Amino acid sequence: MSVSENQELKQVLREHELKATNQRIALLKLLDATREHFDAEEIYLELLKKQKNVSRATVYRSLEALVEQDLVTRLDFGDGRMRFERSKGDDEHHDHLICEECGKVIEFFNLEMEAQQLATCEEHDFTPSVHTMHIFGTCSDCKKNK
Amino acid sequence: MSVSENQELKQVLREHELKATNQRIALLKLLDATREHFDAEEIYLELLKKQKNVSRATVYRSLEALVEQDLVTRLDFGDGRMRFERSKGDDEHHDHLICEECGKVIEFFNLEMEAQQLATCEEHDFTPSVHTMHIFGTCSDCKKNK
DNA sequence: AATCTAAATGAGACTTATTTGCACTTGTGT
DNA sequence: ACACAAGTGCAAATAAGTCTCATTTAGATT
Repeated sequence: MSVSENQELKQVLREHELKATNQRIALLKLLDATREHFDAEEIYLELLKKQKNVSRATVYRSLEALVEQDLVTRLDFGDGRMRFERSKGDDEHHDHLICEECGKVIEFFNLEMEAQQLATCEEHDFTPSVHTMHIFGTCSDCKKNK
Repeated sequence: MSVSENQELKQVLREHELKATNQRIALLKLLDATREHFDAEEIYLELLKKQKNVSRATVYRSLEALVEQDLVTRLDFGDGRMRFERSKGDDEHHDHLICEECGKVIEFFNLEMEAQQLATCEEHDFTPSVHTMHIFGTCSDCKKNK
């Protein structure tokens, strides 16, 4: 099954005119497996751990290429480094609640909010590509522990 | 009038338990004057231009203190550096449309969107402090020039 | 007005995240 | 199997922001 997953990822990469290198396959596999919000360094270390040979430069360059092809999404939680997650389809789009105490990130989706965003764009004759909505604050767990 | 503006800013700083130094006054005055979204380096260079003696360290430290006191707001447009603007009252809160072609930033406010944000927070028992809503895309001017 | 002291500043070294130059390697079309 | 552009690794280079420490200053105190 891991073999066929590899084949699948190779296919995906080729469809996006990217060479299907071991490094890129491993990177995508990692993001697929965990669905977490990794930063570049974490991805680098994880791949090293899995005995994959990669360099930081390759991680950064691969992420750039994958983001460009919209296979990976870049997230900015405002703490000075970028995070990445495997891109979700439109139907899986979500925004983020970010706890300032514990750093936890809660994903949410609100249809009405999305509708208002489109309405706002139309008002300004603005054609949207992507958006980010981050709400910072305190999560319920952290409120309890006080 | 500039004199009384200085006095006013001194007053504001003192009310927030911050020493009213020339550097801080000049910084606030700059942000008040332009209402632009400066980054730290731009602020530093502007102040130098105006013959004010400042160091980068002071710009960063002052901004930190002013943000803490909510006199200045930190903006993150996801391009790897922070911007700052003079804080607006709750009634002046706004979000941003950011043009990926020309970098222009359009401010907007949408009451329904704000309401949905609060609703979402309640759903998750999450207490919000601040939020950022950034919509990236192409502005009307840039669409014309194509 | 002179004095005091904690807070603030300047200069530059340092850190962290990311990018780049370049020689070497590897997918992939032929 | 071959050729070559695309991709990679390494180390050096940037970029943004932070930190240290000696010096200065705002504002309280006499």
